[in-house]
Amino acid sequence: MPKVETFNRNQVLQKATEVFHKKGYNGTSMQDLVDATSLNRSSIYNSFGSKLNLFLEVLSYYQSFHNNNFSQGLAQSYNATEAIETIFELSLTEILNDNDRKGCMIVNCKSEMVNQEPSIKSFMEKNQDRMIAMLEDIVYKGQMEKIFNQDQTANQYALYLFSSIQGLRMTGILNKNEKELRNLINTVLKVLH
Amino acid sequence: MPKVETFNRNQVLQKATEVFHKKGYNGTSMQDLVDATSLNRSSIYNSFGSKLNLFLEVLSYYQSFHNNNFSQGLAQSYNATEAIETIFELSLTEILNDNDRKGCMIVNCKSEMVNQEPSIKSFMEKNQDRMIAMLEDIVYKGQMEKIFNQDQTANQYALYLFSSIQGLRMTGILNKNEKELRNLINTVLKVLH
DNA sequence: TTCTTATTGAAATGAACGTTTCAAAATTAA
DNA sequence: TTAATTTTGAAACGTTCATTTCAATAAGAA
Repeated sequence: MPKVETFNRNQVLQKATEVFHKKGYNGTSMQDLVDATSLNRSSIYNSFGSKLNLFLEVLSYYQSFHNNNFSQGLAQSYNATEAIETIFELSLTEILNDNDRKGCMIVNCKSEMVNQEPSIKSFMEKNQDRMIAMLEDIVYKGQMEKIFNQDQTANQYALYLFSSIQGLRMTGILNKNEKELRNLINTVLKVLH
Repeated sequence: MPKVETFNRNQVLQKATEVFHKKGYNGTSMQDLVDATSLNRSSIYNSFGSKLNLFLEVLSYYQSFHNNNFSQGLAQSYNATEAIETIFELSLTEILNDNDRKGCMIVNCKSEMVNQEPSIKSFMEKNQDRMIAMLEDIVYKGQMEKIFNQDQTANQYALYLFSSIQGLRMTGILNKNEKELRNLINTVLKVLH
């Protein structure tokens, strides 16, 4: 019967992601989003409800983009060491390509909104659970393969790695020296062996 | 001759710090600051010039508060191990006392504003230099005392520790389990020995 | 064609934004 | 007391904010 949604939703999310990533949630205005998406103001509200709701979709979009990268990288890893290195390598690549010094949108959003917006807090809790589960899985396999030591449980190492990734993303905002960053990553991973 | 500034500047900065810390720069309105400081709107502009300028003073105030804590803690340390532990212990204490899940204001501001505001970028560069110099100094002493290994230079370890602290502060926003965090810190420091 | 629904454009909403203005009140040194 | 200067209160500045409204247009299904 009806006319159907004509614009490409993913394309719009992509554009909105760029703006939110660059300016943060509070720094982004509805006008910024209208300009970036070339979508009508009313269409944005029709399709996404509100600025916050659009932002939540953007977060999920950004998250699933990273998850896909992880999955793809992990599928190509031969063992736990390579798997962990893949994770850090992806972060490093993003840092080195991020000429605007935007950092990781999820880390940024965590620091901006967790204490202000319950829906964001809940998103971040799930994101942490997911990340730690993934890391724990890799570490556990590495410990079974006797590649990683058992000084700590896989879960404890997972939290350590999760924290280290966040630190790396924060450090990478100002420091883009590849050699220094690679050395930093090596130091982080040394404790596992 | 004239009437003299009557309000306590540090007290005003303290109040302004609380608001900015809780809501971030973009999330804080001038009205919020008027309410928090009980200072007149015009007095704020008379005394601080602009919102951004007040924020820069707040950042310095917050930074020097932490520097004092560091200096005080370091003065009581007997060796490099204790010195480093003191630094991380201070972060841990802040995390556990931060019931609002605000995180570290400097980390938050770095993620919110470095790519938007040159004066903030410059502040953060100096902050990083200062932190790394302090950490490098401690590590170097530890290496001289043969307490820390020499697998990496003091400067390399300093960047690693700086990154780890930022990661810890980000992790501490959602995770307040003291046992887990202490374990995380131990894992971070293990590589030094 | 007709019905149904989506998109568009443009304007308007009222509230909040950071900042300015200015006269009145307060305070202190001369 | 007088002169100089800061603080205060309150209002106003023009702009931008997120959101709503609504009539006009477009398009696929019946």
